[in-house]
Amino acid sequence: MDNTDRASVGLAVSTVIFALRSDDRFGAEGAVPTLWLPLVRRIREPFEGRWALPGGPLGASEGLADAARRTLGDTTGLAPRYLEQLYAFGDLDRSPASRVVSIVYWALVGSDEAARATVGQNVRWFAADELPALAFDHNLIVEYALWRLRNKMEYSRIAHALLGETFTLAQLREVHEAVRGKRLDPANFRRAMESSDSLVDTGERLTGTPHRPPKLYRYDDSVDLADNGPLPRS
Amino acid sequence: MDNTDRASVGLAVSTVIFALRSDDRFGAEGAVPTLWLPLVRRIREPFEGRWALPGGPLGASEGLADAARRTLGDTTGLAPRYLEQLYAFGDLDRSPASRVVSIVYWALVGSDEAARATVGQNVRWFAADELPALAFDHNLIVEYALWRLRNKMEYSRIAHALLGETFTLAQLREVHEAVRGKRLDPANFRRAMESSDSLVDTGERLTGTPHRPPKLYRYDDSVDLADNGPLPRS
DNA sequence: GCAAAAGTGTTGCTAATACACCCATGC
DNA sequence: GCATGGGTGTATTAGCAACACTTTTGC
Repeated sequence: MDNTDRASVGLAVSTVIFALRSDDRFGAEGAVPTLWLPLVRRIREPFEGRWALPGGPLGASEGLADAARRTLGDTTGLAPRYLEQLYAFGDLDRSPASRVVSIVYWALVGSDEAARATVGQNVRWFAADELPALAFDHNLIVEYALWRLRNKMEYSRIAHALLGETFTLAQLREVHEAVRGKRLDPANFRRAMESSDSLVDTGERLTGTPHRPPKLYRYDDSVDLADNGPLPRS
Repeated sequence: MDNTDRASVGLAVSTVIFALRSDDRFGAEGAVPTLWLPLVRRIREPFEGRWALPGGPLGASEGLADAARRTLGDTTGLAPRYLEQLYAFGDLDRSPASRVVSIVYWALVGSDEAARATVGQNVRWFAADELPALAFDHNLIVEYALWRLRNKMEYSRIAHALLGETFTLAQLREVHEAVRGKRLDPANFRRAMESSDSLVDTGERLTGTPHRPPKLYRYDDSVDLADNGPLPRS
């Protein structure tokens, strides 16, 4: 437990970012949106060539959430709409040869932002339920992030972060259905959202649909705040 | 972000441990149990003389939860009944002069164990709602741990960890009342616990009371498991 | 018997669900 | 008009809180 010992533990920050994409894997007619996430191909050992979560070592003069945002921007070009700490992973055997503790964040990006993201040889989007074998313990990490997202979706109001600035109730419902994996009654969903007081009617409507034009809503971010307890917002 | 930069971030593990104690601050007749926690006096700068959470630097060859358990034993002599990661704190200004990231755990100890704990010049128990100004950001950390404990008490079954091996329903209810801060209906509390299937009737009863002897229960730890998602148990 | 807490039964309220039905638009 | 999803109303039900009531012990 002397200084030499202490300095030999590396500290990194990684992020699991989710976005919603209209899944066209099964051809045209479905077009049900599902959860996707961007991964980065490792260009050095260990696990060279494998896909991994975006991240990197923590800089000495940046906060933890700042490091998550920075590495996310560096590798994928994404700026998340929602960001929250997930867990610190520090098992002895999670990285061969070296000891690394990873503080992992999870994030949501809007559909507009996700479309803008960098995609290249070393960055690719994967369906969250069809991941290959990832580097380190990153499969477990994604699994845990998915569990937290699904949990939080039920009692919190974060679904809007996967959409654009304004959205219809049907779009918001689609997000819930995609994440929670089951159909929801439109009528009851509407009432649940209205009673939460977190939606603001923009006064506008989405036109061009082959049916009655739905209202467009905006999220009221002055309401919740008190969702992560006494912790200051990142 | 070179190696020099990276090595200058220290990594420590601390723990917030809660125990229930019969509060005799207000004289005899109340004897309502309340939450207490042990703190350690700092014997060097920074914050020399102030009270702080038990903890220490992470050893290169121990897991995070192991480090929490070890430092807890080293300083207070306590072995927790329940242990869970709370949060990683890494703000730039949380420690003057040096940069330290603390991975904080929170824990529960049984009433029997708490009575056995080391108490001395540099270790003392404090009522959770009457803390002095602590070292670093430890006041915030305790506040957050309290929030998590109160939250988890409502949907999880961890209350038994604050008691002994066997307990009566009244004792279990007292734990809930102490943590959640309000009286609970004995009849409804009984049904809620019975329907959770986590209690096992030991067949024995607590005798020596000035009234009908209550049944003694034991906790069935084969049930829950699936409370922290896909994470392996620490 | 009496006090006190253990333990049981019953009622009423609230909130989530299921589903019937009307509304407004594009074609 | 007709099809389609937007949006409203309402009956049913499950779970929970409140509280009356019976049981079993020590004194």
